[in-house]
Amino acid sequence: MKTQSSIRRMTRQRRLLLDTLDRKNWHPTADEVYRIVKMKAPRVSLGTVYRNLDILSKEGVITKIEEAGSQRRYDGNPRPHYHVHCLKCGAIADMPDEAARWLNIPKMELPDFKITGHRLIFEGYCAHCQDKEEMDGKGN
Amino acid sequence: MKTQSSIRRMTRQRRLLLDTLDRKNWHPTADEVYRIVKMKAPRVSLGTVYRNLDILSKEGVITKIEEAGSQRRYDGNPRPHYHVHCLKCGAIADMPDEAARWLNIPKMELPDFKITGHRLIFEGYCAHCQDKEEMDGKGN
DNA sequence: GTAAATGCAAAAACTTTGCAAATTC
DNA sequence: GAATTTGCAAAGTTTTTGCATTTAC
Repeated sequence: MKTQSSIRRMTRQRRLLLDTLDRKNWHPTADEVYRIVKMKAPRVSLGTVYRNLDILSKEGVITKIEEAGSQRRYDGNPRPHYHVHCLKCGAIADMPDEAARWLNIPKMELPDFKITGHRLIFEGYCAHCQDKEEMDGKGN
Repeated sequence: MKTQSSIRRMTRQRRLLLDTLDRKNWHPTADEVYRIVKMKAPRVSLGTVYRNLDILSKEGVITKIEEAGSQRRYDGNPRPHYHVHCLKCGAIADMPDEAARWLNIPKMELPDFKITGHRLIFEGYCAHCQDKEEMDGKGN
């Protein structure tokens, strides 16, 4: 069902980009990926990074995360899983499978909408931002 | 717990903006709100619309929807509810309470993350885009 | 009268794209 | 060798911001 046609050539840049994303619980923005790939391929361009992130997520090799606020993030893990999202700094983390496996979201039916899946995002504050809260007195 | 300090004055623009959002199952982008407010207040600026959407959502009077892909949407209904999201056109619709009320997402605990809530988005295709699919042969 | 809010315009932030040159298979 | 991919730079989109002026209370 999934077109596997776009990945034709494993360029150095593509390889580095995939390596970058191949890390647990890591959900970088395009710019973060760019900066890391750049260390080994200094002349890489942001455009190339965006193009590859787009191609790879269309292929289903990686996942594009749209729920993180204004800036898009990417996830090297294409298999369905849930995320937690820090409301203060925007960070995304994986919800451990063990914690969420038993969640059983039922199949929903709607008259005018064909539902094909769902996303569940837990919100709150990461360790780092919790600490800051204590000093700030609840900044917004 | 919620600072109620920013809404100091009910300006004409603010009133019109709130009226615009006061409609069921309507999740406009800032630009859509702008165009509508503009009909009655032709000199309103997009900046004002953005500023008000921001203030009002911080007040908890409306909701900022971050899950709709690249463009942010807003919801006049501040009470927690679930959304459905069209993968083709980006539209957002409300999941009817009756359909989702019995969903019982348990309280989650994580070691390094303080979870305060969750968002659940059902994905699929709206009536309009389902029709288009049939003609297109599964566009992307 | 005064603080808050607006309009305008410029800038910031993020993402996409055209095209000639380079690279992969 | 041919088609894909890249780098570069320019442009597109969405959102934010500074500041003088206007407005609500």
